[in-house]
Amino acid sequence: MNLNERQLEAVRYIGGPCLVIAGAGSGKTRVITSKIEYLLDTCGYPGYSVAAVTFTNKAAREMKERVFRSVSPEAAEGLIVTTFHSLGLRIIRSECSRIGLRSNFMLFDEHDKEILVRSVLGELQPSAGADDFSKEDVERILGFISSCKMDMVEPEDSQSRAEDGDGILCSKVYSRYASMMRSYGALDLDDLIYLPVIFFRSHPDELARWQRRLRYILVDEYQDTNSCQYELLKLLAGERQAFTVVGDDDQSIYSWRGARPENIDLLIRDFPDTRVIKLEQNYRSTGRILKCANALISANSHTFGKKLFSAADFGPKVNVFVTKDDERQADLLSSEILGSTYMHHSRWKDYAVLYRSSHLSRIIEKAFVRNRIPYRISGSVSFFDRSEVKDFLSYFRLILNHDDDNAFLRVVNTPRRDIGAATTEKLGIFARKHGMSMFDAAQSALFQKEVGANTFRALGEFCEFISGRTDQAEDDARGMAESLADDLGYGAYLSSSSKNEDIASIRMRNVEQLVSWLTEKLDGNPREHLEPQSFEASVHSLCTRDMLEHSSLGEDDEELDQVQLMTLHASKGLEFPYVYIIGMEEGVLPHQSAIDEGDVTEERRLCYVGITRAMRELNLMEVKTRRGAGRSMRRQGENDGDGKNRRGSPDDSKMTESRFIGELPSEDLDIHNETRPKTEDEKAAEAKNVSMLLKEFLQSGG
DNA sequence: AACATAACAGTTTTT
DNA sequence: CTGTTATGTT
Repeated sequence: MNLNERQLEAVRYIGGPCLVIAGAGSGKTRVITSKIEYLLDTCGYPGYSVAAVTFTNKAAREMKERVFRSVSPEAAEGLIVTTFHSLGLRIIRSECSRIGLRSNFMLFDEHDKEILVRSVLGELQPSAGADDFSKEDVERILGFISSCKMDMVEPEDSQSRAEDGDGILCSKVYSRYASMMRSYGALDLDDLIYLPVIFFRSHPDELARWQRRLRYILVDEYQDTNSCQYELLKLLAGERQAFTVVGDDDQSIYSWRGARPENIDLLIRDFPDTRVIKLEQNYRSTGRILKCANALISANSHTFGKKLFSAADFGPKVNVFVTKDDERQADLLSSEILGSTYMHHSRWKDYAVLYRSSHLSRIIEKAFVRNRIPYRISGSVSFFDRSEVKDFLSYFRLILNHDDDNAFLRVVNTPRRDIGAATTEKLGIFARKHGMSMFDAAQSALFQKEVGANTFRALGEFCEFISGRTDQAEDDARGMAESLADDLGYGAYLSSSSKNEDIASIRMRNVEQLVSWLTEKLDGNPREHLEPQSFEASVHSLCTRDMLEHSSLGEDDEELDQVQLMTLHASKGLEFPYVYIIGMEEGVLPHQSAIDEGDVTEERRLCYVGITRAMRELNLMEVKTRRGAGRSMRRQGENDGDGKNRRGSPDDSKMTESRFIGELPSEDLDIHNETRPKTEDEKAAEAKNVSMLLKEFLQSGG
């Protein structure tokens, strides 16, 4: 199966912990899939005794596909190939009674969490109004809570992290947040890892059961593990220490999410017997691209020095395109890709446009539409993040469980029922005081005097509506789900709230898709061996597993011939013949926040990831001016002499070239600067290109 | 007290 | 483009 010596060693070594330092393009996914195959076919491990863990759903899906292509379904029976979070969910699902969690627990998304934190804040500081806390405040607190969980810090111990008054508040909110979550029977994403660790630490017998089941564990993208995930790995691996982790410290780009690249060093300290195997032969890129990548990354410090080499051609120079602004950049990008497809007879999907932040794709998109270039943006809004989907999930949740205050808050006034913020505020206070749910509070006679008659009537009608659906769901969940949109007048609500009727119908389709998803669970699907499930179980799996695993929709049309637009983060693990990295400017590629923090090493790795995606050709693009970028570093009077620039001159900031371009060997760069008059040589080269294009075009019989 | 309308600003990366 | 904020209206 064509593995090189190092790769083979990594596959065959199962005697103890194994750390594979795998440079970009060195075939690490192949090592993992081959190793699974080896364990199953050659070593006779039963499928259910092996788990391969990745970080993204995409990677998990890809790996599953590859493994099932080469291993028989019987041998792979029970094999686990999922994300860390899904594995955690699986553990929690099977242990929930022992964890002390209701079996119908729900996953809270960002929005749910925000609502909860706001309510906790209101409780902790009754004097302050709900609006005293901005979105940033809430996000900062949520960030604190999240990083605590990722570092295995329990609420009681989180005060030590709090240096100032703000931290003390965070810690207090964390405590209350945790107990509220518990009483709701709700989990956040961090809990999916955190809870199993806590559970296993205090239940050695249950841990032993899992250890007996999982005889071998493989972890991809190990450099992205956070402390909590590493802890889970250590616990599951136990005495046997039978695991392989594959990672690349130079591709650690998720430290903002708690990832600890130091876990690579920690592993060697914790498991001194670890066999370390380095994969340095790159099978992806040209020699020149690797030379640039190596040059760039050498500016960072390393514990495991490694130098990628390639047997491929040295390849063409790296192009650097300098344009006046991003609109011009988008046009140039379009024409470059158009020209290149003619020149190389390549397909759209051979091209990738990568960028630091997602909003940079907008201008490119517009240009691609103008120029009829088919494209696909990955990492756009996920299905479960759409407001109409969340509305319906909340309806289902509330119909299932009247005590679900978050669901209540989300839908009590959607569609409009004349129940606003003031009323829900009062409801919250009243419910807390009497220790009841908001749903019950809304119907309580005592609450009647708190609000006006109209409002109370609206609340009553709402609760009655929900109760009616609950009754209906008892014997006809399918019918209830299918008529819910009509009964709510949701279509009319969508038409009035979306500007465009087309958008309204797209949203309605999303709702219909969600409903049909639910009904398929209710009815079961013999073709896919799905047993019919209760309403409760169906909603539960929609709000946990499906939410987690169907994160980004539209990734199924992967095989369409389209130019790929994505963030640098999303590009990790992928490869493309032709890569364009746009926005190569200070403040954009080393992102401003990183510059402010005084540490751009992760940004450099991000750039490294982008560069190493390229197989044949790499193009970098930078602009001279950008609107509203960076902090108001506006300098008047520095506009070019030709009078007024049409596009708001005073607010355009001058951009400087990304330092990362300067870190590349200049002899490997081919600079195309539109903002400078062209030299005769450049003109000649361009003319040559045009004539080549023409020739190609004529030859292709056009 | 809730809503409609307009005006506005600002967008790091994601399970 | 979308979610948030300020204003006037019912």
